[in-house]
Amino acid sequence: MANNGKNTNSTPARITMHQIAETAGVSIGTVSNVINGSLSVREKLRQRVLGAIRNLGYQPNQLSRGLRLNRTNIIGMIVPDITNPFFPSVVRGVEDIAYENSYRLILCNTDDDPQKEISYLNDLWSFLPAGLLIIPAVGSTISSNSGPPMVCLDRVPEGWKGDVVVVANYKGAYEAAKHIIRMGHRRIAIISGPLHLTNAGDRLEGFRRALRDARISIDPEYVQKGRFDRASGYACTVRLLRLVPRPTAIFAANDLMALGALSAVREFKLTCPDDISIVSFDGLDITEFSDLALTAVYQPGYQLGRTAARLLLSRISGNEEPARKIVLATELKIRNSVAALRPRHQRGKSVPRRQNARSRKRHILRA
Amino acid sequence: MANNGKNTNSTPARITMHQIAETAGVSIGTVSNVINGSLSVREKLRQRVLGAIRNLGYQPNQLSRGLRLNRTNIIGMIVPDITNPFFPSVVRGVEDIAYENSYRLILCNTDDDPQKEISYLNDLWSFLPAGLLIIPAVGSTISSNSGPPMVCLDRVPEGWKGDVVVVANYKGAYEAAKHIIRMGHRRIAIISGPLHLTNAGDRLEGFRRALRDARISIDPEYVQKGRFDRASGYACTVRLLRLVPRPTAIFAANDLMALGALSAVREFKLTCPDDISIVSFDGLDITEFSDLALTAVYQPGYQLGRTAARLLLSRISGNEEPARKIVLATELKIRNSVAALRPRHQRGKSVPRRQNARSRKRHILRA
DNA sequence: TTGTAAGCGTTATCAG
DNA sequence: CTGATAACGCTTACAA
Repeated sequence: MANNGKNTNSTPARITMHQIAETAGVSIGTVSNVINGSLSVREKLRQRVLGAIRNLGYQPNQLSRGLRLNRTNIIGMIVPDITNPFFPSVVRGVEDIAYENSYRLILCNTDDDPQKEISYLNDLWSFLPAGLLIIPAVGSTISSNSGPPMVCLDRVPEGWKGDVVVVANYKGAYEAAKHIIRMGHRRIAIISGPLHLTNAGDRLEGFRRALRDARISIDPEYVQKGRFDRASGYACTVRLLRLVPRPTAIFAANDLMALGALSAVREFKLTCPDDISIVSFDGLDITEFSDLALTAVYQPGYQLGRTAARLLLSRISGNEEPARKIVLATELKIRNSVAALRPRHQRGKSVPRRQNARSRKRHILRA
Repeated sequence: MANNGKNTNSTPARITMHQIAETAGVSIGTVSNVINGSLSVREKLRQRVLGAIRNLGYQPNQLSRGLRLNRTNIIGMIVPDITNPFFPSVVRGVEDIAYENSYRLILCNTDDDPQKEISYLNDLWSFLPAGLLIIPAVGSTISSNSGPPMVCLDRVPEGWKGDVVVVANYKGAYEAAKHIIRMGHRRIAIISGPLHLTNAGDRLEGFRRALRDARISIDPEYVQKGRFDRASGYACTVRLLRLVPRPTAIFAANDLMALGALSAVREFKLTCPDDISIVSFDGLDITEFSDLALTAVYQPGYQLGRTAARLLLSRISGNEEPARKIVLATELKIRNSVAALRPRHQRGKSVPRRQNARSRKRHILRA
């Protein structure tokens, strides 16, 4: 009765161990032993079983297997939004490692909604996953409780005690700011991410530190808080460009916000880097192919995924070490969104310069 | 023995229906009936059961459920490479629909390798998925056999008889070419995708047709075959730029190749759109924020995912109509990578013009 | 309306 | 070394 609609879709009788056992003329237990190598089996029988498996194209049912073992070969992965261009490479890194070790990935998007995160977490549990990989949502409240091993990536939820893999946000931002300073800028603004996110916080701190080390003070208005998306990058930049004096350089805490900043700059009829320099964080390869290639702190997303997946797998296979925090190095990639600035009193001194084709043209024009 | 390493990770005794039954003082069958509404249950008992479920935080085990029903709430999704920036929005569209209907997504990357595709297909089967959503690999040999419902997206494998959701590749390319022609170009080249891919083939055909309709002949050398990635876009463009006469406009069959084309153009010390116009296909939002926003045929990736997921769900719930082919409309988004071209004999006539800030500057300079 | 029990496909224990 | 069998957690037919 409740069955009527279902016959339609039921897979047409998959091959089971029983059929393998039957065609190989052995018992079902023996088949299992052959497959899992749990007990040794006489070579002759082994071959018969293997043959039957090949002939019938048998694939063990992962559900019954998982049910029995109380654990599947599924890795649950939770990301804020696969549509954010930084995450796909992370996911890909995870998937590659998972695949090599014959784990499969269930992917969930939380939209940075802690509610949705919890809900996903719960129903991932009901698949008895081997482990969980989580890029926490903005206000995430997860904790490592009991349950399958979990590793957090990219961001660290408040109060999180478990394993973590992140990039060197503080140091990366520090280098970025130092580069801007070295290029002669003094009026330097930052568009940070949401500060409840550890990575956003660390980037802001690294930035501040570099300015402090160079004895440059920061006008509080030069610190704008964005949300890691284009719209907020745009809005923050509009506010910055209206300031007097206007900053000569902006550090955007991710590429999406830098792209938004670029739109604002264009809308103000200014050009980057001639009128305003921009350095961003992420270094998505897509930002290097536009006419104006962004100078950026590159973070190795794919490696981030691989590393986290490896750590998780080691936990899955019983690694009981205390929780680790792995920090991946970033790299400042100098392209052409930063121009050298020569303050009046320094004219004539040699200062490193970087220009793109266009700014060169304009200088010729002025000459 | 084989157990020693496993206790480590076993989830600490999840709550089961038995415990719910026990604490609610009913039988296990009744609990099931409450949860699934399969049989009506006296209100008082119902409340007791619901209470117990809430209190203990019970989540039904999806494995045993799936095992029993011979079908899970998993949707398997196979994509060539989540790292290709067109796919994340498709995946996201799928995931949103799946989530709303309480299905979960297992994601697999084939790297356009038909081998890997088959292997994934097989082991997705062993999870008894409710359905499969597939963006076929380049040489895909899949067929709709028996098994759970399958829907193909974006590309149609050769000989595929099942459901399909694609965008209007032919028409989109036709419009793109028409736009280029309308802007006065006659020497128009195309960088196509791999032609075993239906979408690549259709785009090429649409392009050819537009030129034929305008009585413009195509130098065979103006037709370059890329692989939908940046590197091939770059290589094809290098070949095109060396041609004499050089094309004045290029239609790139996707954004990634257009980005590669842009690099090549820059390397030849040419500028787009002044020296060469470019139109591409995809319209990823990331291409509109660079200084040079790409004029492109926008394809609705997110909608593609949603539509395919909806179709799949309808199949899952028993829709037995003959296989459908759904074609989603594209939209030409005119930005500023195409300049109007005035052939000598037309100087003085009015021709629609589009320029970006830079080309305007250069004209001032010349004046 | 409710309880009981069979069975989904595995793995693992225990006899033989 | 091999075969029979219990158990994993759930749904559902059937009996009460």
